[in-house]
Amino acid sequence: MPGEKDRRRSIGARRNPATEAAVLAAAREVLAEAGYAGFSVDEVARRAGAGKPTIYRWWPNRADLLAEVYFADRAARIPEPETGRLATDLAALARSYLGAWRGSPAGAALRGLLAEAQANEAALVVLWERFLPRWSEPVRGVLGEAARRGEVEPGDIEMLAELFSGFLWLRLLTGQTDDDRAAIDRVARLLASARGRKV
Amino acid sequence: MPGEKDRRRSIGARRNPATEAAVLAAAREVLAEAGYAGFSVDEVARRAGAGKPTIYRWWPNRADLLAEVYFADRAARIPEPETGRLATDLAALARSYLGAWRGSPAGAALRGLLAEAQANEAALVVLWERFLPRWSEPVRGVLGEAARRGEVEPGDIEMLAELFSGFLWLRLLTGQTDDDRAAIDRVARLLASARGRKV
DNA sequence: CGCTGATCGGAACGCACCGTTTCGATGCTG
DNA sequence: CAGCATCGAAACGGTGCGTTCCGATCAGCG
Repeated sequence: MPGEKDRRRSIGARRNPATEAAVLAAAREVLAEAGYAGFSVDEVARRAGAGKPTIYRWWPNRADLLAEVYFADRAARIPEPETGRLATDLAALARSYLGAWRGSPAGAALRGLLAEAQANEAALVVLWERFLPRWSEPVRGVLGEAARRGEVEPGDIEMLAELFSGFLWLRLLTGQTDDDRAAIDRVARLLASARGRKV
Repeated sequence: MPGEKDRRRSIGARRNPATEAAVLAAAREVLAEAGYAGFSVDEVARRAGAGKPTIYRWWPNRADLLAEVYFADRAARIPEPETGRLATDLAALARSYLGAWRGSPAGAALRGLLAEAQANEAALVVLWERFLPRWSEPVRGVLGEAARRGEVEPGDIEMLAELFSGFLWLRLLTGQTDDDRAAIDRVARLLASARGRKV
């Protein structure tokens, strides 16, 4: 009876792209419906109609999978604002991040990735090597532009990026991803006016 | 043979303070030796010579236990610096927090508390109601003093506290609790010079 | 004085998940 | 055509969660 739903199987001695897509889609679904609390490899495998060994073959850590889900999400691709003023750029950037976290599984994925990194050494490595550099690109981009305009001391870029990232993460981790424009604008102005040179 | 180690038991219809102390001490030990990765209620119960139901009776969540361990730690009681200059106060405060996290189980406890809050609704409530207000007291104290001296706009206190906390937490969560004086000083000067008033 | 009732440690429960192993079937690749 | 990496399924041992039962303990109350 060939009317039955086709089961995905091996396509030979190479990775099956359909399986890869199904796993990522399933992971995304689980995060969207149940958040990180409902995220488990078993559940993802069930939904994807995939075997657990298949998942572990390609994503050795849960953190690996979470990081890939994060960036696979279109909403998580943050546009780099260019208004010519640091305060407004930072505010727009913050609203983009928080909005993406609110409206897509990316927020749950990052919450999970950070949680994972607190108990799992390998997850911390993923966070450092795979996630952080790519994630913070827009932040460093905006600050770099501001430095070229002279709005920011080049030596301040790194710590400003850390302060900005810390603010966003704190909001995410404490469940405050709402669009709090007053707070965001104030933080953006604070950072744009800050100077770290020794006096 | 009364030479055997006395087993703790019920002392009647009231909480046994010896049990409470033994559980907190055991939790502290586990965190110190194995970090949050090795932290489990079963293990704490084993070490404390206590029953799991006893632990769950008094600490309904793992988060409850972690929060209490955090504050029970002497090292986690951060002195409030008073040098009369915001930048130096913030720097001293940051070094106190990071030093406490580095040298005591408090850091592991907070990492666990934050991780827990990402998957557990009840833990998020503990974080908000039990942990955050008490934890951020020194931060708000230093900023409040600075406001009274006129170094800080009162309307900026809240967001400066969030930026400062976010920075510390980011460092903790990414495993950077080392005493990076250059970075800490620069962050302190950045925050002390920031102004959020609308222009 | 004796009863009530909350507490204690211990043991075991059902459930869920982790990460791994084994299996037979599949179909490129050389 | 034969070798071999891949696939899904099933099951494994181990661990932890949060709960339930048990018998023993003893302060507080009538």
